Amino acid sequence: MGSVTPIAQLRAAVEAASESVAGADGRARARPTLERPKQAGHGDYATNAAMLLAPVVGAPPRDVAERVGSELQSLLGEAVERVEVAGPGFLNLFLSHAWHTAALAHVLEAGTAYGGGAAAPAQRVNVEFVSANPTGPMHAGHARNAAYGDALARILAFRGHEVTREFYINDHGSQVRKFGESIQARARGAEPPEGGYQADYVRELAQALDGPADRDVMEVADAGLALMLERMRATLQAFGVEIDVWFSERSLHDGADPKVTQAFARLDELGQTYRSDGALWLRTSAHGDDKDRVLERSTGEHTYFASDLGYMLDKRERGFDRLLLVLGADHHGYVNRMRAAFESLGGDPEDLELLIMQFVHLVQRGERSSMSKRRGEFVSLDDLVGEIGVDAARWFLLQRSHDTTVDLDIDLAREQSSENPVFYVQYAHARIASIRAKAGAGRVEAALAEAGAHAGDLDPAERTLVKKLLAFGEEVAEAADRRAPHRIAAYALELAQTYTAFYRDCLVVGAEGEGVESFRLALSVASQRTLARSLDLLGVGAPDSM
RNA sequence: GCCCCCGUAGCUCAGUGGACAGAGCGACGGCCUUCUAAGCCGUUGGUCGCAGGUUCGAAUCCUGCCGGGGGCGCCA
Repeated sequence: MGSVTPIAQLRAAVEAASESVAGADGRARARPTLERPKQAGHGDYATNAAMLLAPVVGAPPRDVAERVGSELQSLLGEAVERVEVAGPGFLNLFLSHAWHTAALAHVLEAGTAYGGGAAAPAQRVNVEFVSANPTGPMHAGHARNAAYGDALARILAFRGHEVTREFYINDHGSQVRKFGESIQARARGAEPPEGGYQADYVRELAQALDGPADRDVMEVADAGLALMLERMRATLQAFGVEIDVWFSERSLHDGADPKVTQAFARLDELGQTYRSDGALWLRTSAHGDDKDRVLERSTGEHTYFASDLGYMLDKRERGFDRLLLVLGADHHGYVNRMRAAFESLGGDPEDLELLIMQFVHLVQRGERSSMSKRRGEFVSLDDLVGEIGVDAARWFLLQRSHDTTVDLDIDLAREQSSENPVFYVQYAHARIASIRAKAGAGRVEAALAEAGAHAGDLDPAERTLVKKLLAFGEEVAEAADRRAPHRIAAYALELAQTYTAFYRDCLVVGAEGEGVESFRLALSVASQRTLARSLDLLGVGAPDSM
């Protein structure tokens, strides 16, 4: 069971009541909301259906509300205690004891799958993220990109989509040679060449590699890239990120019939390219870009953009329904040309989503430091994790919307107290584990079987907690559909607060009254599972003890 | 000049048409014979940048302006 959620049932009832008052046509024209009112006196749920139907029916909103309300009352039967008309025509639903206990039973029956698996239609989604340049270490900006891309992938997968996590390796082009030259120069005790890589890690690479002073430059470059990539893989893994496909840019240029060449041929067929000044241009301006872009220089060399075309062609041929690209803030100038590139290859603009991450500022002792490489102040992803741990790093990077800049307070993130939100949420989870241990596994199992037997009046904290648990499915849907993992973080914090209020007001183990202890144990188990799932979707741990 | 993001409480930010705008931090004041005090409660605090418009209803949608950040190579 569990296919129809208690919320979905309420929605269906609102739809049916609307139809019976305004007809099928009227119902179709209104899309009523069903929301949890902020104010307690406004019931468990409220709908604006009557206000939307009023102009269709041609009657005052409150009159329509009376009619819809009485329909709702008879449709919902014993699930509802009363329906009130309020304000300009809101309908406030006050739900019964039976509805609340049945709702908890629904949550429990769904088990650990609760809240997921409902995407319609399910899509094959490619999420490309991080794609850090392998010629340098990853910094805190990449950490945000990694945390976001990974959490998004987790959420989309939980929602029921088929997800591939992909990392694009920039292992082609003149920068690779420069990288090799820089390592070699350091190995020989010299300065890197003009435009080369100056930073300390290059010196360290020169020592770690086998005899770079005397080998071929490209061999040195490749060995350097391989080592850097291996380190990135390890860093990401430690950060909780597993990449499914490591895609080499160079591979797009290799072989008898390189993908880039195939892309050129395809674009030519579609009439998207032309020759001018000896170069091959793509008509990106025909698809919203400021100007056309070069694919092949007059020298015969391919531009970086040529690789992008080959890469997109490859992704399209792999059959994804959606391509998501998680890009750093410094790449937003590429959005238009990437879109244009995708459309040039015949893609539907809706199937490519470019998600731009805004910057991260680290704040320590009230001082803000930037991630700017230019100023040489950037903190590596490894440093950040070493400083505050994976859980805090991921939480703090994920709790804000991706399109707003983040101030990451290092001191707060390290705080092992309730002032630190990630700690607070984990603590609530651990607290439930402690309660379960006190009750004993056998007692908990029995409680789950008789969760609906609560015979007394429900405490307001119990009612509130049931409704907070019910909201999880919609939160997951919103987080997935709007590419917004931060909603899960906000939800997790609210659920932890709601559980904590329940814990304060309602004794669990040893509670008096028929079925009360069982109900509260079951409610605790459902809360624990949902907290654990929320944290997992963010890639944050859910410890049983702290 | 053109383009993108942002402007909501002292600070960092939620809130993509509904009822008195929310959270965390900060500040101030309380709470340990009680399932984790690594905790809990309360108080404080806002012309939702500004001006128009659409709507029964706007932080939310539209237009203009102001302020902050970023991007605009036949580099990768």
